[in-house]
Amino acid sequence: METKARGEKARGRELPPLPNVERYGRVVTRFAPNPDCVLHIGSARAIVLCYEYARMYKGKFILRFEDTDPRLKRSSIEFMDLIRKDLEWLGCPPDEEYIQSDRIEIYYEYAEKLLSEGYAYVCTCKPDQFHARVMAGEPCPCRALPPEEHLRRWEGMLEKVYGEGEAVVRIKTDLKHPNPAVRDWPAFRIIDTERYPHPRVGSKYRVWPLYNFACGVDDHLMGITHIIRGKEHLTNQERQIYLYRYMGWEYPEAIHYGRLKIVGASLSKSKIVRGVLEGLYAGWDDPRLATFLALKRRGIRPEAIKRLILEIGPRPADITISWENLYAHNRKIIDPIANRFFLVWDPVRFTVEGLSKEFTVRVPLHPDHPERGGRTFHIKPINGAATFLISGRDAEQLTPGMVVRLMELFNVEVKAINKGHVHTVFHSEPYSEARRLNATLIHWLPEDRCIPCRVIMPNNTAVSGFVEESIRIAKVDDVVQFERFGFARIDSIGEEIIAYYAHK
RNA sequence: GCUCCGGUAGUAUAGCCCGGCCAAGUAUGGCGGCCUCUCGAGCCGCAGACGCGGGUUCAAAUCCCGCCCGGAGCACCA
Repeated sequence: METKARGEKARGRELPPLPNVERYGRVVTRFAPNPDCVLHIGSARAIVLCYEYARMYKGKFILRFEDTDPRLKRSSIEFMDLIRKDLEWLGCPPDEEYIQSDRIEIYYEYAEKLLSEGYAYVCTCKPDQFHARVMAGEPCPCRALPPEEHLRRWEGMLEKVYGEGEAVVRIKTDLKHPNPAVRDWPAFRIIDTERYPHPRVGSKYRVWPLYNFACGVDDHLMGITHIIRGKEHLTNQERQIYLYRYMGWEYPEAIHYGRLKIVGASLSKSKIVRGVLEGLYAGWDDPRLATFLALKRRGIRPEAIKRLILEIGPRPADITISWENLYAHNRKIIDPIANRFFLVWDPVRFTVEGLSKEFTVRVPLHPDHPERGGRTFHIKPINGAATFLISGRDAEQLTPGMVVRLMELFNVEVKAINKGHVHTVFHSEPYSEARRLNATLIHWLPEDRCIPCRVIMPNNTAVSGFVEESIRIAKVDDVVQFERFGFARIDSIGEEIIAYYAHK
């Protein structure tokens, strides 16, 4: 019992079993994004669940780009590349990849089959007229026409007899279906690709499949056994089931998880894209965003996201996760590896007098791993005095007469605070004395041995200050802990150190 | 409005299908203490939840009905 609890804690929660796995030879899952934005934490649920389930059953995980809308939800090659990198970073690389714009002719084949068998028809009604009829549960005039006529109209769609919006292929369903949304849904429409060329195939095709058709056909053709997607697709399943019935296919198992939100972040792809394009955000990795690129830049490890998603699981309830949920997982991962450094922000000068010798102290890079080595500070007083920098927040707490300890160094008594310059006098050296006096512990930097540093916070504001010279042993991408400040990822090292704040 | 899906502590999750061992477990966050030369980590403890109302039953978080609340879909988007 106890060991089980411990094991779960270390490895994370186990996913509930997938339904009816024994009915399929091999579990196949897929992640099917429209490449019209980079990926964000909201996509993580689909990705991690699909990937982990595939792995759990030694199955296959497919990446399928659904780029079938050259006009409204334009995809781009840039996003396809970014998405591949996102998946790689997340640790969920696909076993196979497909792009729907390569498969248009496959969809045409099935369209023609359905048309000739009377399961689909080409509708030339005006959208509002069709809508009125369908709401009333009545067929439109096109529906009862013979298959030959529909095949001819289909040719017309392909051959530019019809213009954009003048004809659409519909799949016959049940005109009395309680949910009007599933009645005779559209499967293909015409897009003027001369005006709106597709980023990959240009104006090669003018008849494009809609989501339910392309997705439905592909899920079957690719042998998807378990569809894991958001429950906004619940009615799409109802629609696609008609297609499967006509084709004699068996609909895969489908799991619909609830909507995921994270407090304070917009997961709307269109808002993210617009914000970046308009310059509201610095880029796809702007720290205010919840994109994988932003999380990566802030030092959030992909494993933390994975654990969070595994913990959340596939249940259908809508949830709003708190950033703390993510941070807690991340902290467990980075705390043992992050080296410690002193960062002094909003610096205030701090002079100590009455020093009768030089001091050399070695502070461990990690308090729990002394074997990792330390950082060395030399304090060489001039005329018995030395000047340090401490954080403004700490300086504010000081009052004359107080004894404070400069961590790992010595204890001083505050004498005066003039114009933001703290004057103190040496009190004693041993740590035990600080404890006895219950002195506050503050961190510090020798004034003449420090490097300018800027920490970009999650709200994109910057905290400025100085960091100790030994930060130079850190490399870009390292996650460090600025003591009494928080964890941050080193973003660049130059005249100034730039870091991105992760969390406390 | 119509159709569908949900509702367990601040957040997340277990339990619900197969009623009792659930006066509801876990994680995180909060609070307190211990430890520690970080406001980190670790350890110990405390507080904190079954949306509401009926019903069935010896027994309901679990089954039934009604209500309330939240979300999604209702595109020639995905």
